[in-house]
Amino acid sequence: MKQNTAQQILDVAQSMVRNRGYSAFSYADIAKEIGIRKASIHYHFPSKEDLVKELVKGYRDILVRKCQIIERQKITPQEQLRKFVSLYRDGLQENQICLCGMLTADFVVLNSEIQAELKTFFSVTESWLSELLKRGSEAKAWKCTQSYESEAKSIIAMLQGAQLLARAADNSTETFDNLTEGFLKDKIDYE
Amino acid sequence: MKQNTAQQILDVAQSMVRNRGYSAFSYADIAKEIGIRKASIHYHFPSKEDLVKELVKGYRDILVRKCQIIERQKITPQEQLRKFVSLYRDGLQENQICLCGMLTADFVVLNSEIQAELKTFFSVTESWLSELLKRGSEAKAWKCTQSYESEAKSIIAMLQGAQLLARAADNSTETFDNLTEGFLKDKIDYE
DNA sequence: GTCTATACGAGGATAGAC
DNA sequence: GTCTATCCTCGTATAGAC
Repeated sequence: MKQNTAQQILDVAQSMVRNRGYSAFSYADIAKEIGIRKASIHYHFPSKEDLVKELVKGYRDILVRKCQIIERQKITPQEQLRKFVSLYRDGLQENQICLCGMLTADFVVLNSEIQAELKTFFSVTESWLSELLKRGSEAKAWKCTQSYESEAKSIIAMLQGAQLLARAADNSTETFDNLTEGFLKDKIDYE
Repeated sequence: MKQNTAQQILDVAQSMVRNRGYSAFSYADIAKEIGIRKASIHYHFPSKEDLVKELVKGYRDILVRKCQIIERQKITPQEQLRKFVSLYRDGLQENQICLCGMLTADFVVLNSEIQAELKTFFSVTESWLSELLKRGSEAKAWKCTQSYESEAKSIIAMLQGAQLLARAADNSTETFDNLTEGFLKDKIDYE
């Protein structure tokens, strides 16, 4: 049950960033939550930017892994797209949006290393989604009117925006579902 | 040329919030920018939350006015939609996204009064866009597959998401245009 | 209305003991 | 690895003079 401190810190920090953003969480907050002292966090992550950089890296790795799992499942492209969309659903009920979506809002506040990590995150996501769109298109699951890359970018933009709008609604998950359902119906020949 | 201090404060603050978010700007920043002291800002806006609340209200009023102007122009629904979309383009090159999009990322950090103002902002925007979609639909300018309200929400989500992704790109305006062009082509029978 | 002065806590970070 | 102690700066906010 007991995991190492560094990972605990990362977990709590991720949750806080996704919840409040970069500037509104502190080492003191994390320390209190875990039950250690601020100085201990500095031992594992010397600066706040070190911590957040690791956060983004880890988040990206996990997303890649989740995408691989979807990719390997023997299901239709439609179902794969649906599963991809539902990745953006997790955490929403706890007011957590995509870590990288949130940090992109804070983009100008972050150092260039973190900015680069964020760009990589979106680039990786877009590539994966492009491939899925291509597979689905070749399998006649749907038709893409623009390039796969453009369509992928649009879908990601829609997902990020849906997460954002969902926050401002009382029923975040429901709002998110409504928004994405509509677009899935348009995009894929769903059902 | 010289405008009153309260308005100057609002202008600078708006720019800063749209740039950095709620938690990453301070009265000291504004004071330095305008060339007054922090205490003077507190005279006009006792607390930071008072200031931001006024910010949202003013932003909403201006948006409503801009929409009215679009509405009254004797142009096709397609052109009106296009003009609406281009409202979200302004400020992008200075790394400024929609004030309310940014504050929605900071949603959980804000008090309930500001949260309510944000909800009103989106509600007002959605209503206006719904009406436009309805007019366009009746004029056979386009077809809506879902309810006007749902379509309106989707478009706004897309716009907010496009603004967000544009930030993380080196060429923000171009990225925004690509994203929105694609969707305009899908949505309306554009050219 | 704007200023100086100031209170007070929070935030990020480091030194050094254990 | 984690702690205590501490530094120093910044952020929000107020009191009171001009």
